[in-house]
Amino acid sequence: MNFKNEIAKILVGVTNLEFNDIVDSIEVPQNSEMGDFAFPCFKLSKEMKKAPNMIASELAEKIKPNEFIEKIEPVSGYLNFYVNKEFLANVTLKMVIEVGESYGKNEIGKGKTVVIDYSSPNIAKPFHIGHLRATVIGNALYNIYKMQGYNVIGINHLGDWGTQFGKLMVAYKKYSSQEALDKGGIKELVRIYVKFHELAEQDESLNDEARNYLLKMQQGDKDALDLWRYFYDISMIEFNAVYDRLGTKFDYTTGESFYNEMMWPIVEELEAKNLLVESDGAKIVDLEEAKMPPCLILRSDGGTLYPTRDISAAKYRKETFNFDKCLYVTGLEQNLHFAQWFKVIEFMGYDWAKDLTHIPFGMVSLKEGKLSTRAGNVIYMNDLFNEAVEKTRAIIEEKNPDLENKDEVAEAVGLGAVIFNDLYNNRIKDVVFSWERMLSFEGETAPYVQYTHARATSILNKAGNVDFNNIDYSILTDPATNEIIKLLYNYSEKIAEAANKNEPFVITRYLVSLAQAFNKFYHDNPIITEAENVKNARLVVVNSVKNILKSGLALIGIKAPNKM
RNA sequence: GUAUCUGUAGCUCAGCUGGAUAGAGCAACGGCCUUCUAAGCCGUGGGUCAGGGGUUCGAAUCCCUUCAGAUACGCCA
Repeated sequence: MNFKNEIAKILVGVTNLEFNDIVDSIEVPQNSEMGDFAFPCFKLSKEMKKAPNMIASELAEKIKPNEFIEKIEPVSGYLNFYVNKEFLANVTLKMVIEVGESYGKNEIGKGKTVVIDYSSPNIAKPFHIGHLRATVIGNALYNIYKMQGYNVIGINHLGDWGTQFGKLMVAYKKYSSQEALDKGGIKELVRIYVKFHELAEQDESLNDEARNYLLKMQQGDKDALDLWRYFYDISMIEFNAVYDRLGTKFDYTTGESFYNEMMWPIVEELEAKNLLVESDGAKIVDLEEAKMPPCLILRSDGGTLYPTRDISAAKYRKETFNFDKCLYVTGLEQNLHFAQWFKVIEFMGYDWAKDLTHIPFGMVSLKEGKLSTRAGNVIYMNDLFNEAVEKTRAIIEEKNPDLENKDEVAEAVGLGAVIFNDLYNNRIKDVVFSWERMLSFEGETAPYVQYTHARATSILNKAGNVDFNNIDYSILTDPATNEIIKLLYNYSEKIAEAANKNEPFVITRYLVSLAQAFNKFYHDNPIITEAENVKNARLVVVNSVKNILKSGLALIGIKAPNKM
C-alpha cells in the first residue's frame, strides 16, 4: 500500500505528466491541516499557460476521491489530498500486528553484502569519548543495513601496530615490570606511555630505540612480538569490557597487524602497473590528475604507510567478502586520506573503487580543547558510563523506589542517554563534550523515549489480553491517534532513508517524534477505563507503538526496559 | 596558500534532491498529578536562516563571492 502511487494513479489521466514524475513531485505538507499529501501545480503552470491556483481547481473538479483518499482540496496552487484515516489505521496497524518483529524490514539489500569498518580505535590507550562516535554510528549502521536485508559484515580495524608499540616496549623495559602491568592494566600502559613522551623530549635516543623495536616487530623477532601480544591482550580486556557494555559486536576484529604480510604484493602490483613514482626518496602515486596531493606508499627507508595498509585491507576485503559496498566510519579529518587511496584503487583498474565510501563524522573535543591522552585531556568511557548510570540510579530511587531490577534499568537508561546523545545529530557536526547535555534526561533524549516505552508496556500489562482480530478502526481517527499511525506507517521508509544517507540520526529523530505523538495520545485518551471497543482499538495502538519504540531503539543500540 | 566541513531562536540542533505562515528540545515564564508511571502534557515569549550578489513564478535550500570557526595537506596512524 503506497499512497503516493494511489494519488499518482488518480492524477495520471488528467495531466500530461508521466506516472513517475507525479510520484516524485508529491510532497507531504508541513502542516497536517493542509492534508496528508500535496501535489504542487506550479510546474504545470508554464506549459498550460494558466495560474497554478486555476490548474489546481480545474484538476480538483476532474478527479474523485476513492477508498484511500477521502478528500481532495485545491489550495493556493496545491492539490491537497486527505487520506481516509480509518483505512490508514486499518492497513497500518494490521501490518504491524501481522508482521511483528520484522515490521520495518525490507528486501532492498537482499543478496548484497556491505562491509562496515567501525570503532577501529588505537589500542594501548583506554577507550575514551573520542572513540564512542565511531563505535555507535557504525553499530547503528550495521543494524540499519541488516533491516534493509543486506548481508552485513562488521569489522573492527584496530590500530594494533605501529610506532606506539615500539615506544611502549622501551618504556616497559625501563620504567615498568610484568608485575606492575598485570596489576595496573591499561592504566599502567598509559602511565609509561606518557612518561616516555616526557623523557623523549629531552632524550632523542629514546625515539631511536622505539623505532628499533618496531623494526624488530616487523622482522618477526620473538621477544618483541611476545611483548606486542602482551600489550595487545591487556588492551583488549579494556576494549572488550566497553563493547560488552555497549552491546557492540563485530564479525571480525582484524586490526592493522592482520595485513602486515599483504602489503608487499600490493606494492609490487602498484609497481607493475607503473603507478609508483619516486619522490624525495619515497614512493608515491601521483594524483595530480585528480587534483589531489600525492598518495605516499613507501617511506624513504622502505617502510609502509597508512595508505599502503588501507589499500591492502580493501583488496583483501573485496576478495574475501566480495562486497557491494564497503563503508569506513572514521573522523572527517581523514577525508583526504580516504579520497586519495580510493583514487589509487581506481587507478589500479578496480571498478569497485566506486563502492568504497567514507562515512565521516565531526570531531569531539572538550571545553579545554582537543582530546589528548598524553596531556590528560580526556574523559574515559567507563567514567562517563558510571556517572550516567549513577545519576539514573539516583533518579530511580527518587521516582520509583520499589522498582525490582534497579541496577539493570539504571545501566540501560544511563548508557542509553550517552549513546542517544551521540546519535542525535547529523554525523558531520563537531561536538564539544558537555556533562550537562550528556546527563540530561528530559525532552529529546533516550530516557524520554525509554520512559514512553515503559508507559506503553505498563498499560498493556494492566489491560491483560487483547483480541487483535476484532478491532473497530473507526475509533482511531482523532488527530493524536492519526499522528501516531502516520508515523508507524512511515517506519520502514525512515529506515531506508537512514541507510541511504548513512545517518543513524534519522532513526533517533523518528523515535522522538513517535514518543512525542504517543505521549500526547496517552495524555488525551483514557484507555483501560473505556468501553470494550474503544479500549481494544486504543490498546492496538499502544501495543504497536511499544513494539516500534523497542525495535527502533534496538536499531541504534539502546535497550528498552519494561519498567523504569 | 590549496582543499574539505560548518555557520538557522539565548544554548544544542532539525529542515538543505527549491515550494504554502522557518520547526524541535533545553533554558525563561505561566498552567496541569483524587484519573493508565509528571523522566510526562498544555500554553507564552523568542529568528535580517552569517553578509552581499545571481538563477527562478518561488531560495534557509541551487550558483558565485565575502566573512567567521574547525580540519587536512609527504615519509605517524
